[in-house]
Amino acid sequence: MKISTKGRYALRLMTDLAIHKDDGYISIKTVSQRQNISEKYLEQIIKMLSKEKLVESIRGAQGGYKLTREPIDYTVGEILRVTEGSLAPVSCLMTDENTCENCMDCVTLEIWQCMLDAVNKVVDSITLQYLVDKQKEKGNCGCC
Amino acid sequence: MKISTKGRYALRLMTDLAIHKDDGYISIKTVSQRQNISEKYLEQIIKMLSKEKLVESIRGAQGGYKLTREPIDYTVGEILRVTEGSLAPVSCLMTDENTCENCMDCVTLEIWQCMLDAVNKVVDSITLQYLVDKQKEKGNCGCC
DNA sequence: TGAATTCCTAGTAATTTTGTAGTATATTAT
DNA sequence: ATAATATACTACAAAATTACTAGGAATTCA
Repeated sequence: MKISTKGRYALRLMTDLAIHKDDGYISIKTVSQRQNISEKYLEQIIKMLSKEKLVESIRGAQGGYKLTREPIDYTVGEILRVTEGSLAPVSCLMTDENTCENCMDCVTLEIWQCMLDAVNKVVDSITLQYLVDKQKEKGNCGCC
Repeated sequence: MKISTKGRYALRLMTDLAIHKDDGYISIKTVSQRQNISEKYLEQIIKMLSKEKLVESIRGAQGGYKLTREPIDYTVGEILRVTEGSLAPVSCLMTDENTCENCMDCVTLEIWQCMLDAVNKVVDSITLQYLVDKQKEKGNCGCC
């Protein structure tokens, strides 16, 4: 039942971009150094965010990434879902999977659905702006 | 963010024992056949449940396992936590892990804590008896 | 005594996670 | 033009975890 590094790094990456949102386009190298996360791995993560238009990019020298919206307009939920895939505890609840036909009538599916709803409710209620604000008071340990 | 087969099988195993709770001690072989789950794997799963006194066992011929309490007195939460380990989305929230000292002051830890609380709330509100009742109407597809 | 069963430890195959490596393409500054 | 700096993309690889499998010792009942 774990959130992987992809989701956790994505949150740090987006928070970093949000905090420095007035610095223009920011390179992966810069974020990598500030956050102490592998450059190449970050590249893969931001590619997902870019594909879903959560960030925009410019190539070449002086290029980089920046947010497409204001930090208040992102939720932690959407960032996690883009990078982690669905937060569903079983694959039968993932829209793109081929669910078995009996599933819909299955006892436990109900539980997993409630669980998914509860998790989504939590992460969809927290904005990126909130992370930015808290980050400034509290910091981030880098391990969770 | 997935529940593993261990947790899912444990739920089916416990539900099976609950449904047949008046049949005396039930062997793993029997459950294995009824649920179509590997005998040896089930053995490992029930060992965890046994160690935590969720079931009791008798060895030898005619031996087997049975519940130690009434189905209404188990929650899905405790069954999952015994077999899956903590349902925490990051290891920093697991009591037995050595959390980094900065963690407690970390922005995201707050999110993971809310997520854990929400998940626990869901699974702790569902009893094994509920699964038994629903099972009788609905069935179980075996894949989730 | 023998069959059935739990108990225990170890090993192994498959899958997923967590990266690395290399190259092509685009942009800017000199 | 060219060199330096970036993203974009694909493929591969190491590490960790999950999902079993194998075998045998200990126990109990008939």
